[in-house]
Amino acid sequence: MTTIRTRFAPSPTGYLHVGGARTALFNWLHARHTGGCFILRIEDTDQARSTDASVQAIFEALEWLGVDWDEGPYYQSQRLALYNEHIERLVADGHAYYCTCTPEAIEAMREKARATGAKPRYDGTCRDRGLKSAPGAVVRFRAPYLGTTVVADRVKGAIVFANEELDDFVLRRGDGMPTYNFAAVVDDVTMRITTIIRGDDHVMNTPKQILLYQALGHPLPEFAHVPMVLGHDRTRMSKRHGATSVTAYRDMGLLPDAFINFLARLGWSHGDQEFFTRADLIDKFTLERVGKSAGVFDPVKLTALNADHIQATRPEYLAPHLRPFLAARGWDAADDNYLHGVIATLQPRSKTLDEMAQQAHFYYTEAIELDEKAAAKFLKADSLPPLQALRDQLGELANFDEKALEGVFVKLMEQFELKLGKIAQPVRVALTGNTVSPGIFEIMTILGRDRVVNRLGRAIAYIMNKTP
RNA sequence: GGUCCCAUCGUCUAGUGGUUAGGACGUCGGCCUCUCACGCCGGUAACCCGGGUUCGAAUCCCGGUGGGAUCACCA
Repeated sequence: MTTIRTRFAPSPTGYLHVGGARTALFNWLHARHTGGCFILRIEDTDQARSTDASVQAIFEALEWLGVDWDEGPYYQSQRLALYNEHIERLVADGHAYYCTCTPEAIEAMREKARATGAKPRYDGTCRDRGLKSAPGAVVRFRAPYLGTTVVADRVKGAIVFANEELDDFVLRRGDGMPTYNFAAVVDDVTMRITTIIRGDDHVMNTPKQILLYQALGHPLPEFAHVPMVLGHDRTRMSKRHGATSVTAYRDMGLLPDAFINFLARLGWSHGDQEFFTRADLIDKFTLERVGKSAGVFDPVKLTALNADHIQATRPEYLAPHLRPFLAARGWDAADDNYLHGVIATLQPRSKTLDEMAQQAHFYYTEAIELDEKAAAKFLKADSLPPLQALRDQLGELANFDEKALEGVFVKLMEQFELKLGKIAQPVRVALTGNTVSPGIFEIMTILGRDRVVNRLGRAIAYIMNKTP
């Protein structure tokens, strides 16, 4: 049994977008699931559009996703000699030929064809001229006029193409660079790729590539064309649909595992299961379960899934992911124990890490900013006695833990004949500056006695100051 | 326009001839409760249309319609 070899072959002409990430993920999952090999290849034959910054951006995004490769990265720009060898073979075998038609001439014949309602294709002017290599000459493939080429797709089934739809496409440009279809085939052949998993938008290229495999005398790999990722209006995702770059989601506070889970579930399913850990995905992913129809990228569902992952992840694993968001706000989260406590209280109420950091403000800011409405409603004269009593009793507490705190509050409730809510809200405002927060006993134990007493004192002063 | 692909709640999907068409997100109620969440309970909402095949079609076939992809010396 031959081992599975898959590859992700992005062109470095921008950041890694959501669709590309999913293609990478499916290739990676298929390799990991089968114990195969995942290869990264950079398709940088377009001199004008490829940039090193894009290459770095792709690495960065893949690293964040945790999609690691076993071989590569290979760069097509460094494999020119290899392509040229294959070109020469093809020309020698009669499968390809030199062509000196100018781009203008090609455009003219296309124009003419369109005018008469015919297919805009190369008319074969140089096909049988037996031209030799010349500066600026391109190399074209001698495509068959007759017959059909069928793609046996792992997800779409058999797709039949009439060869007359194809024309003598260019294999090597005038500047000596190979074109995509040619370079991809040579690479997939030499890298011994067994399974080509890629976006739906490549199906039309597949018959051309199959013809090349045949001309080169190589057996075909398996093809699996996965459906596209659409924007909310069901068209191909683009900037106007919101964030499309993978790193944008990292910066929004998504967990890589949640993002991967979401991407996988978009177009792939395993019964009714929605939540998958990374190991789950590797264990359960199969090409057979990939759907045929395109799916809309729904950021709301992504966020909901992220919330699930945040809840399911232990604080110590969340901490490193959260730290950058805390740091961005200028907060020092060096104390691990403290941070883990903070995270535990925020986990059930944060959909993203950014949200979590935002909600952590009172844990890391001593100068609490009182919300005007909250203060007006709860820091009033009538809440002064319980607050004072609470502050005094906290000082005498032997163990500053949730259980003891609860006891203090129960006593306070009896003493002042108040429901817990009547006492808790003023305390909450005193401690956090707002009316919304995790439970007050949790908050108090994490904050610790000193900070709590301090903030209580400030709230008391605030009330006394306001009401003469 | 040619070629190719696709079609189940608003969205992601389960479903492979017989189901009250299931789950999730969203949304709407309710419960829980120290606030907000979480959680729990319940409601809402779908088989694109038309023909066949069959005792019986969301499921199979054909035709429409709709959407998408692609038609380069880009990848």
